[in-house]
Amino acid sequence: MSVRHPGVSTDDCPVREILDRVGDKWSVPIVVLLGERGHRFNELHRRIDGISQRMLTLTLRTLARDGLVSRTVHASVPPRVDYELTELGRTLLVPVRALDEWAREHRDDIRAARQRHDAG
Amino acid sequence: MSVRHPGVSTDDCPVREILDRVGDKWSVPIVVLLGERGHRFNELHRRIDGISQRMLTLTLRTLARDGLVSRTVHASVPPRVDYELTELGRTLLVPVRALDEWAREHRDDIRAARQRHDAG
DNA sequence: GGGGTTACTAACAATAGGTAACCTAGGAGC
DNA sequence: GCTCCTAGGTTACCTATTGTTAGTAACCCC
Repeated sequence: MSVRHPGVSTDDCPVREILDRVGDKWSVPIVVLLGERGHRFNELHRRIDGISQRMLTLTLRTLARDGLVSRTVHASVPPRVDYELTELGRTLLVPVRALDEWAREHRDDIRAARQRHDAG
Repeated sequence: MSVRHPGVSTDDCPVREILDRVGDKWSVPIVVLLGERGHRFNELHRRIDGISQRMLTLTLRTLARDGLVSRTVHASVPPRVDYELTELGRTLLVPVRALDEWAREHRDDIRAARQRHDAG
């Protein structure tokens, strides 16, 4: 814990705080789809390959808690719940898309590096 | 698995692939410090608050496998190992910094939203 | 009463991450 | 000659978190 070399603690590293929220398995796919347009629960469930109902519930709940997603219940029958990005959620879309673009550009580089590594 | 509504599967979502690598607890702090300059093993160990030797080893190993970090062993006594970002690793710094900037700008919004949520 | 919609819970499995002890090799102290 | 120190790990073991499957509830339409 040097003072001259200030280190990276969780407290003074906001990006870690964000990745703790958004770096989980499902937040980014949800945010990306909601960035496209609002979705209903089962609509998300159908479009996100492999997600379980439980994880969709939990992840939407966390995103709503953090003010990134809004949840609107319509008192209709059958019940209907719409999820959308909030203003804050839409701003998050910008760096997420930057990461997405990087990923698309460099996924082959990473795969190649991994193969070189595993072979050599 | 609708065909008309192409969903987000892990296969066609490169950003998920990246977050599976880099969304863990320690990769980003390491990449950020190495973006500053090259570091030796124990230098990283000292500057990253709370990381264990084991996790530092494991994370550096994965980053090296994916071609993001280079590892140079000097055959001296005591041994000396330098870690640096590769060219690929330096390009990753760009979107990571975008996320970092977002995090710094909006951490208060998220904290406020969470408090509102937990209170209400 | 069967089925679609939204959601919750319990029970369980897999993974991530932490702790602590040990290894290597040479040099210093004694 | 023996012990301890250092840098950079490895190994074994344990727990906490994450995620899965499956089952249930409630609601109302047909």
